[in-house]
Amino acid sequence: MSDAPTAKGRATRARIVEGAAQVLREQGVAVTTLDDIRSRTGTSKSQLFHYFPDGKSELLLAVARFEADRVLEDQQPYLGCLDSWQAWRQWRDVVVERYERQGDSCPLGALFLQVGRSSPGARAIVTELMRQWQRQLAHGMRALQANGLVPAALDVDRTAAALLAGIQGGVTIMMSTGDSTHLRAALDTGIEHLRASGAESGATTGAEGKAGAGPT
Amino acid sequence: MSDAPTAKGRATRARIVEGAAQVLREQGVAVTTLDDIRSRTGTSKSQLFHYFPDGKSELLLAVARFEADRVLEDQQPYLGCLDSWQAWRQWRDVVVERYERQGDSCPLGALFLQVGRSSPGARAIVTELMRQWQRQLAHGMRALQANGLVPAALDVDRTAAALLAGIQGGVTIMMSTGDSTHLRAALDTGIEHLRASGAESGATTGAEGKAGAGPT
DNA sequence: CCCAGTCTGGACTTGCTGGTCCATTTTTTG
DNA sequence: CAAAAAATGGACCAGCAAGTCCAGACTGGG
Repeated sequence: MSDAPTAKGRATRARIVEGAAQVLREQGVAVTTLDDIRSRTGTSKSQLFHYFPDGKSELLLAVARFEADRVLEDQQPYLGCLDSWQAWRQWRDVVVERYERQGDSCPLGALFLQVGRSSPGARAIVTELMRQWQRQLAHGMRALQANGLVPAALDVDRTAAALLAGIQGGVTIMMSTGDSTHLRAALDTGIEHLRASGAESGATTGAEGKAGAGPT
Repeated sequence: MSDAPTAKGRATRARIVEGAAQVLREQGVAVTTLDDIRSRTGTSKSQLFHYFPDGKSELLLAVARFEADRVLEDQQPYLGCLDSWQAWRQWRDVVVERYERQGDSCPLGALFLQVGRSSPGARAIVTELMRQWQRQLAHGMRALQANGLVPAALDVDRTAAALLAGIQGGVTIMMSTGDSTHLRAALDTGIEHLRASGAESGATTGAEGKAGAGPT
């Protein structure tokens, strides 16, 4: 991947990717040209093709990877330790805040649409991101189970999948409408479903409601 | 909008839109040219610009409208009368089936990405679609409330928003991964949440579980 | 200091695609 | 039937953006 022989080379390559990511966020993939990226990053055509021999598609793929990495990073450290209701709430806030700030640009989505299903690379990036994301959500739910805040009977994987879908859809809708209502609704309802599942099965403590609102 | 003076004209226009929709589904927006559409629909360049004076963007917008209309139509008649658990289940099946058949192409999403936030028209189409969709879901939930299957205390609008987000996200993820697990999870969890909400508030019958699986 | 490999600059080519234009045919209408 | 309006065919144009190429400038090791 980043087999740049020289430190300078590696730096330039990184500069290109970061700059390209910026431009793509601002203008959208469809209308961004190599010249836009070139001028933004202060590089020449030959450099672009030096570091990305396969041209634009390869560059876009690199940017996609870059963006995909950011997604989970931006949710840390909260996403990493969802073991209390408070932690879930904090994570929720971070997600909402992150995407509201991002506004109506969906770097990864757009990138994926552009590079398209044709490229196995793009698909792999997104698939991997989703898997990791869902895994961390599921992990958090299991932590709740371990703490007795959620009944062990809960189908963690399915619930995590649903929550992830809700987030994705919320972001999608926000991109279209500029309104984050759906994202919030998805997150809140998802977490609420977790809480309610305790009442539903009725097997566990029955005190999750209070315990959740309170301490770690 | 469709102010074509002649019947023949209207037919041609419709043929163009439908053909374009097909091509766009097959190849994706990014790589589809006017010539592709031209050859598919058996029309000439002048016709394209005769019926869509503003060129490609106007044509894409028309296709977006066309696709948006299909979305809700394809869910009928189920989406229209979600007044029993059985109806909800049938609707769920139709949605899953529809999107699984559609596979990894998301006409509207792609179209929207292409025409982009720049165009107020595109945004309006998507926004309107979402509103209608959510409205029908909310309407269905209220019907459940009226039948005493769901407590009146339920925040219908927020729950509908969350469910819609889940669907959108499920479709998005399916597009990327080719797997409909998330879509199913979102739908099932969403409906389950509706059911569980009865137990949660504990105010109503308490028999929804059985009643749901059963009649009507 | 020199040489090999790396990095950089930027002019140039090339293919394609959206869009224009006008001539011709078909349809409508009075 | 004739004239006007609509519909159609397809050649043509212009611009743009991806990709090529080669010359020249660094850099680091011997």
